Parts: sequence; C-alpha cells; structure tokens
Amino acid sequence: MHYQNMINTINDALLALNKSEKKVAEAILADPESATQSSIASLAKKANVSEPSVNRFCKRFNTAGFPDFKIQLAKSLVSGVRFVNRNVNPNDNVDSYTPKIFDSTINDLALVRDSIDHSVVNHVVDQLIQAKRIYFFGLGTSGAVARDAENKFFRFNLPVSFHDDVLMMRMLASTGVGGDVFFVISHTGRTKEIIDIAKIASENGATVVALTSPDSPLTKVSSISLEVNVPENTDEYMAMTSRIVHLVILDVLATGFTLRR
Amino acid sequence: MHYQNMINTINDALLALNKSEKKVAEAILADPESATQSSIASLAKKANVSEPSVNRFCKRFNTAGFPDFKIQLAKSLVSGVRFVNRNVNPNDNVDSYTPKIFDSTINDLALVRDSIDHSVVNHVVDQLIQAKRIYFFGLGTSGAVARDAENKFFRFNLPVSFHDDVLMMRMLASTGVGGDVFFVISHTGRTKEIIDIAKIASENGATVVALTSPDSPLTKVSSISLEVNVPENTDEYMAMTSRIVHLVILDVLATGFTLRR
DNA sequence: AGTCATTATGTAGTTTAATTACCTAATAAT
DNA sequence: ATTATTAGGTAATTAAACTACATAATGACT
Repeated sequence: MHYQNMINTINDALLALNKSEKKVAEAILADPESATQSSIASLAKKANVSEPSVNRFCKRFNTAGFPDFKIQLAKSLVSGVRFVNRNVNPNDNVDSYTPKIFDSTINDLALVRDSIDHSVVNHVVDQLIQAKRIYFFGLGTSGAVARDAENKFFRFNLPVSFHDDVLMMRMLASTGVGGDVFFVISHTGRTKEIIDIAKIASENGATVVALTSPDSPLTKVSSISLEVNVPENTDEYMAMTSRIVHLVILDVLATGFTLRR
Repeated sequence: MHYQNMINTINDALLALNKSEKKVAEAILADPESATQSSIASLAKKANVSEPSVNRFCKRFNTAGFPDFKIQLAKSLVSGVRFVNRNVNPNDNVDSYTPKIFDSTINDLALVRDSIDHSVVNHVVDQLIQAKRIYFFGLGTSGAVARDAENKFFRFNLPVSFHDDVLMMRMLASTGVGGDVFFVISHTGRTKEIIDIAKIASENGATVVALTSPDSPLTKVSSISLEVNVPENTDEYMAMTSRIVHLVILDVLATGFTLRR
C-alpha cells in the first residue's frame, strides 16, 4: 500500500518547516478532524497565515492541493483510529475492547485474503471434487472448525464426516484408500498425533490436505497444504483469530466446490 | 456517533434511488478510489448525468456537498476492506471468488462492529461472571459455534458445556435453576424447539441469553438478547457469515470476561 | 385517455473556493 | 551595506461547486 499517514508525516517534517508552514502544521495538528472540514480560507485564518501559504504547505506534502490534502488527512484519521493500538489491555472497557476484537479479526482476514495462494485453493477444490469420501479432522478449537466444515459439505450429499478424537482419526487413517481425502485442520501443525495420523493416511495412498501454518511439520507429511500465516497474538487478552480465518477458507473451498458442479 | 461506511450506505440505498442517482451510485461503486479524486464535473460526465444530480446525490447521503462526500468516501476506503461487487456468480474463478468471500465476511464484521450494542455486551458479561454454570446451545451451524464457545470458556475453569441435540437441551433446561446461564445461539431464532427450550429454562428461573437476529421469536423468551443484524445473503453461492460474526462476538464476551477477573 | 400534481433532471447563472502570478518583505551571504 | 535568495502576502484568475429556475418525466385521479 502506497499511502502514508499524514499526521506522522507532518510531525516528522515539523522541524524542517518554515515559520508560516509551521503555523499551518500546528493548526492542523491541534484539531485534524476539523481541518478536514474547513475551507482553505478558514484554516488560513486559524493559522494566521495567507491562503497561498496553506496551499504551499499542502503541495509540500505531495498532494495536488488543499482538497486533495484534506482527503489524505481524512484517511489518516481513520486508519489512526482503527489500526493503531489494536491490542486489548487491562484498562479497556466494553466500548474500547469490542471494536478492537472486531478490528483485529478483520485485519487478519484482510492479510490472509491478500496472501493466500489461489492455485493451491484451486488444487484443493480439485481434490474435493474428485473425492469419494471426505474426512475433516481437528482437535480442540480446530475440532469446531472441522465440525463446521462437515456441516457445510454435508449439504452436497457427499459421504463426509468430522472427527475430533485421536483414536477414531487413527483408525480411519489406517483404513484410508486412494479416493479418500483427509482434510486435516491444525493451526500450529505441530501436534504429534495429528502428524502421525496424516502420515498413516498418506502412506495408504489417500490424499491428505492440510490447513495449517507455513512450514509446519504437518505440511511435510501432506499431499497439499493450504498455508495460512495468521500473525500469532502474543497478547494474552487477544482472541484466537486463526480459527475464523480457517472457517472463511472453508467457505472459499465450499464456494469453489459449488461453482464446479 | 460512529461513522458509517459510505460504500455500504450507498449499496443499501441502491434500490431506493432514482435513475440518475443510481447512475451516480454505480459510477462511484465501479471505482470508489478514483471517485475521491475526481471533480464533480468529471464524475457527472462518467455517470452521464448533470453536475447538480451528483450534488443532490451527495446531499441525500447526509453530507454537506460533493467535497464533503468525497472525504467521507475516502474514509470508507481505508481499513483493509474492499467493497467492489461482493457477490459470487457462476462465472467466477478462484482469483475472483476467493477475495469476494473474504471481503463479504470482512464487510459483515465491520457492520456488526459498528452496530452492536455495547451495553448489552456488558450486561451479558455480567451474567456470565455471575453464572454458577453455563450451557451453550446451538443446532446445525450454530452447534459448531456453541462447541467453540465451550472450548473458549472451558479454559476459565468454569462448569460449562455445549449441546447440539434437542433432547439433551430440553432435559437440561427443565432442570435449570437460578444461577444457570443458558446461552442459546440461533441465527434465525425461529426454530420451534429452541424457543420451547429457552422458555422452559426461563420459567425455571435460569438466565437465558440469546445470540440471534433482531426481533426474532427467540428474543421474546430470553432474559437478554444479543441481536445481530447480518444482512441475509439471498445469493445462492454466498457463504453464511452469521456464524463467523457469532464466533467473534463470543471472542468479545470472553475478552470482557477475562478483563473482569 | 386527458389533466393536474408531483417528482426528477437538466441548463444557466451565481457564488464560493482554490490556485496562480506577481510583488514585497525578510533573511542570509559577501 | 548591498545583493541574492527565500519566504510570505495581495490581488487577480481560474476552476469548482452550488442555487434557482425551467423543462421533462412520471404518476394519480377523473
């Protein structure tokens, strides 16, 4: 993305500005929101400078002129509110943590949307179309994702099931044959049992699709790997967004599936 | 007042617009980014209408005029959300349907983020904090949400369980007492069994929290209702985003819960 | 079907805002 | 102190946006 935060840019340039430009900068920084709603005349008056000084100020910051500058400034104000400080902290109240959780999820979805490999998506859809049977595997949180996936693909009248206990998974994997698709969901891709199970299914000639993080051990034992890089939240208060991303990816796959039929 | 996304507002109003206003709307939606950089004259030309039509269009959306409209529009474009033509159609390929599914989900999340009632969220957190026992109920898709919720709240060392079969739900509801919280998840809020169950729990003095659509029958038989208005997707190819929204709301509640402890 | 009322849209003129060109003041260097 | 250079303002110009009005389209009622 090529756009830069105007407020920061102005702040950084502050020392390099000359007298009247600095007056303009300070007038804007004092109340950026109102600046986006003023005319060049009123801002000039507020800053005690002439109108052309305001205009020159705007052009100095690589904008076409005052109206264009206002638009850039307005954008900066939005992104400032929405994307700076998305972390929940102990002082947050409902009004602050609610939008933060939403924004954080939205942000991760946007990241994955822009980084997901479409050719892999396509390849996975291929496999699902050809599958004689589909198993969705997941433990813990990913179990809920697997359950949702089963629910989704069940509507297509396919022999599909989901499993969230290791014993059952292992049993099914060992009876796996060509034509079976084992769709293994694991955020970390490091759970030993899951890796074992994927390996067994793979060795039996079944197709193993992994939905996991890049370069995880699970990737190495799978036929195809949908790698999703959701930035790990070190923040203790922050919710796990990876499962949401996984669910949306399954929506994408189900959509691809529908379109092919 | 939180600011409203202009693109969504235009999309929603699309059917209510008259001919030339619709032309303007389409010209803007076709390339919102460039619209923020055009003059009223060039936009009028692009939309094949007169300049005053563009101006009237802007005022209809509660802006002072064209320049103010452009600023609002520019703000809407920030935040990682892309809004162009979000409906999947049979001609779509991986490259087009993948971002569409993501964008559609992101869009719905942004809508709910801006419309959810924080005081209700707070009230629900109150109830969960006080609860001696929490049951998460949901059928079908909402069953997966309920399962995820159980997983989430289980970590707090609470007596919590999820259920997705009606018989078990009914049994538990009838043994419900004060101090129990029945958290009932249902997108439509119209499933007869679920409404019955909520009623039974309520009559036994338990707290019934509903996560459902506004004005649904379920709302009427619940103690508190988290009403979420996810615009129904009439589009056959489009995925159900309501469950994603529900999951994020549960994240919000879990966060509120953590912060109180 | 025709008339009248209402709403929609365009044309032309007016106002306002923004920009440019130019001039004067301030500053810095020799 | 004089001159080059930069900064900043005034006034004129241009462009953009808006308003008032006129005409066209639509719809309701006889």
